[in-house]
Amino acid sequence: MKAIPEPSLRRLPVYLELLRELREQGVEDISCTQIGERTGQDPTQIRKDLSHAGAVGKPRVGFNVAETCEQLVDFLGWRKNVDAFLVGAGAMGTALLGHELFLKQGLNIVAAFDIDPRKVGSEIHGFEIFHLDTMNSLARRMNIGIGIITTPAATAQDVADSLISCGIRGIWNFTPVRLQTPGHVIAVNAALSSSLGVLCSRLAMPQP
Amino acid sequence: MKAIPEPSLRRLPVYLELLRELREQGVEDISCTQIGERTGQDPTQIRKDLSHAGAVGKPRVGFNVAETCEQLVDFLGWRKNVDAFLVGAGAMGTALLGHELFLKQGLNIVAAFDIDPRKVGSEIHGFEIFHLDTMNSLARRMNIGIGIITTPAATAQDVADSLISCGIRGIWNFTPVRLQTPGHVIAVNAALSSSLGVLCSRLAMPQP
DNA sequence: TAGATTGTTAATCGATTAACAATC
DNA sequence: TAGATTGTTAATCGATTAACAATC
Repeated sequence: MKAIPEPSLRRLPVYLELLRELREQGVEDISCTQIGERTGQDPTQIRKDLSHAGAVGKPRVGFNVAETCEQLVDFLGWRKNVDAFLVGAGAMGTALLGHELFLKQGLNIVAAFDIDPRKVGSEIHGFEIFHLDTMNSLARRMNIGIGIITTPAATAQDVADSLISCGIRGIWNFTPVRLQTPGHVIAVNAALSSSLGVLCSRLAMPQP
Repeated sequence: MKAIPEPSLRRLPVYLELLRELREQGVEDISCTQIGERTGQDPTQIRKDLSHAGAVGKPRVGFNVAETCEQLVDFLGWRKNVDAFLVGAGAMGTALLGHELFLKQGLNIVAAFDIDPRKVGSEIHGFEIFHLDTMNSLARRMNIGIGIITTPAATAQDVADSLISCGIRGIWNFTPVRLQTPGHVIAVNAALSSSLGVLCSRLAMPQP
């Protein structure tokens, strides 16, 4: 089986969001054409994306909404929530701690860290903020899969190194830095500045 | 001149971040090979990306750091900050209000809105939260270019419609919904769930 | 000058789109 | 059955990579 192309992978959460909504509305089946109307994607592409993810439809009927949801949740690795540490309790870190939506997206933040003495010991959205120095010993008793970096860019690589020594296997990086990681650790950038760049540069372009 | 490919456009903010850092360190020139070492991109691709953005280098010397920064800032439309309204003062909205980094990225949030009576009238990171109903009349006296949507997914389209009637030209959408907009309004998704999906599904894959 | 690096043209690779047979 | 929709194979399109001449 060929690996799924990354653009394809990035579209799956969009389909899943729609399908979950339809499921709540009690819709049983949906065709790719209809998904396309609601997500702005080409129906053929949707069919290919879903097929990459292992979803199967029925000719003349379409895709079963509930089944396809389950299949996408599995494929995205969102079935069992992965425990995560968050480092950097600034504005962005605070937001993520309060973003209960991640529970639907495979992520379970279990602890947050900072080095600012004004933050350490305080509580944000129900999470106590620990000092970064205590991270390693805390990690020992847990099974932490993902590290989330919401520190200033300058310290991102150091934080990544600490997280890796804690045994995490994936990093979700909110800084614009490209992190150096060993081969077994996967780093993905949230790339907020990239999407903001796309928006601003399009606005700055002479209107077509 | 051919339009810049979107993947290329998304990489520019990454280069800019690095170049700004180098400029602070007093570095005068840098070659694409060196940029590649620091960002993980192929040097040839960097050369092409920079050329798309209108940056020019000198053979045997490389690209002037300061000049290239300025060129990228211009190309990305980050020279003059665009005034923005933010709708939805939940966890994510609160984060963005506190994320002073956007001032370096062309964005100037001028007001924030919500409908929750517990939030309206309060102050978050120095921004007073207004009721959504007052948005239209406030917009009249201002020149708002961008609307940021950090509401629950279910209300995203309604909010988008309101923002459009305020005369904004671009939407930065933090919900997983695909927004319907008229042709002259550009909508870009921050797509947090997409990057989280990429990370989780890679973690779930059998290790290569 | 010699040599490193750019800028650009051509070749490759991969993703998207189109076409169509299979099937419920 | 007839017809809508899937699944898949082939064709197209566009982005990435390689090759190399231009140039400081």
